[in-house]
Amino acid sequence: MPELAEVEYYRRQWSPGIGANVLRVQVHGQARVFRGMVPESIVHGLAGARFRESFAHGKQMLFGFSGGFWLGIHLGMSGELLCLPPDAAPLRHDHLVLHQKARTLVFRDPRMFGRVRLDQGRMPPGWWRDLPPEILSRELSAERMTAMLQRRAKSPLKPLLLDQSIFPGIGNWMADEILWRLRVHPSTPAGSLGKAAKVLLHETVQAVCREALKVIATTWGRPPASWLFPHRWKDGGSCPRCDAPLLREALRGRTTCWCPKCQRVPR
DNA sequence: CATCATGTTATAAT
DNA sequence: CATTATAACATGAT
Repeated sequence: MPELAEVEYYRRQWSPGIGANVLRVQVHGQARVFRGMVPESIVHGLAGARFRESFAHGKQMLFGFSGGFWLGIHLGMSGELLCLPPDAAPLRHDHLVLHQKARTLVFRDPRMFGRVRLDQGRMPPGWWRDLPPEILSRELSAERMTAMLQRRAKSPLKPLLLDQSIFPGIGNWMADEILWRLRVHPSTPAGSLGKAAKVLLHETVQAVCREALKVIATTWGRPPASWLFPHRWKDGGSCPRCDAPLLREALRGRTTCWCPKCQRVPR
């Protein structure tokens, strides 16, 4: 489910627990989400620790605890974070459960493509520091993005937008939304955009992120019918701009939706 | 029963 | 070596 804006929404779900201690930790130790970890080490590290702070960066989240513990969570395809009453009993897919006095913080993930990890240290762990510049940061400038596009000049734009090392947090629906706004066909080679079009891409990527955060991050609102978003999920939708029937087709293994009239085929 | 899913990664093939 | 295709992961919805 989660892309940048949804991840931010889920991060905030745990915020009521900031400042409070974790009394007890429950894990489904065999769950795939703990791959590469010893699940018991998470239990031992977080039991008794105080939940201090949280961050989101693209699709990654980091939760800071006393004792120098850093809990990293990626939601994969079906992960979610919930804040439940203190007496809540974990369900089948609740792989990590942090019990606090006044609430229960839950990481739930049926498909288990998500990932949980724990590091310890005074500063955030290396994998977190090594993440690429955030899309809405000054560091990801139009110049930098242009250089990235030029370096991958032959790549179609759609799969490029899904590259987390360039566009951290962009997922399948946001990529389609960006290209639709730009009126650019998803197969367009990145290098075929002119300089002005590259700058426009930079602006549109940022605008879609900003607006998605505004709509989704606090209330899980759904983008309005003027976006491609509500029309792209099933066959039979039509373009909210020109009413032409939308196309849906796999590109590099991911379903891609576009308007054949607004987004012209390259070449 | 078959197909598909807002993600990532390993491996094969080109 | 760089790029692309495919499968795999595990479960639920349609």
